[in-house]
Amino acid sequence: MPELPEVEVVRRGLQTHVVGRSVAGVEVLEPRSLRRHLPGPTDFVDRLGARTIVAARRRGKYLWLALDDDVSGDAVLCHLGMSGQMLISDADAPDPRHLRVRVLLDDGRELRFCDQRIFGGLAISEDGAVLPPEITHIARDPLDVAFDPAGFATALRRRQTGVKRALLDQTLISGVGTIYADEALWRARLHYARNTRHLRLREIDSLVGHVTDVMGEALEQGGTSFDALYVNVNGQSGYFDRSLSAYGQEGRPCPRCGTPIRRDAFMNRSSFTCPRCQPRPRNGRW
DNA sequence: ATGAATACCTGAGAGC
DNA sequence: TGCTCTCAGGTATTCA
Repeated sequence: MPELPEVEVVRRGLQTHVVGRSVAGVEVLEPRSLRRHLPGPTDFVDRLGARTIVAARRRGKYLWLALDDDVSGDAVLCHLGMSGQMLISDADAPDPRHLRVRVLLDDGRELRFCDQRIFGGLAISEDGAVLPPEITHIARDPLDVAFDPAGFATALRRRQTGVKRALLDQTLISGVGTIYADEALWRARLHYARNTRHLRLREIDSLVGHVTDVMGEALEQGGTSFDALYVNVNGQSGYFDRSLSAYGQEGRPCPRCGTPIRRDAFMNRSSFTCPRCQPRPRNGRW
């Protein structure tokens, strides 16, 4: 599941291998991967043809390729969803199983968007080179130099909701998914149901620090594992085999205290906590 | 304002 | 073996 570190690994790969290249052709194999491009696949192909890719940028889990601005500062906006990959391949390499969109480049290679579950997708973002208007509601992420921890703390305490719910709300802080939310909450010894309104400032500081740390560590690990022609990580390689303390560890001992990690139903999914290190709040206030 | 439910998807794995 | 069911999860949208 690509969260911020995985998307950043992809962005860096695109920066190295795709920026500076021009588009020599586009083939859409699965129109559903373009469903967020409302004018449709034909328009997508037309608008992308012959453009030059000038930058690879990211905010949270979104990334975009800025296009040359002779005409306008458009961009190809991309979300990997649950299973998306961006692969760089020689044109004669066999098509991978879940290839959805092929972009031929002027160096004879191809940028291939692959996505098993089709939760992700591509779209042309008009005037989106600097920041696509489609994602202005997405907050800055903790790896953004302009991320404002004090502003986040203020916004968090204005909410009245569970702290994990808030961490997953991309309008408050972006890039955090369920894996890193559980890991950061475990490190900060906070239960996911703690009320944001009543968090202490030092608890928020600690949480933000751990969110930043855990994603930074994952990025370092992910960054070591991709080779020149494989721009992605996508869970299987790189970070995913690193040791997780809480996420997915139901029944295994907490690395800190040995108490078995517990799994609760949460937002139609799961939440993993150490019942001893992360005690459940007794009431709505605490 | 908040959150709950739902739609969007495939395929691995479980259970029968 | 083959069927059906559950689960996994991010985001947008709609409804309460």
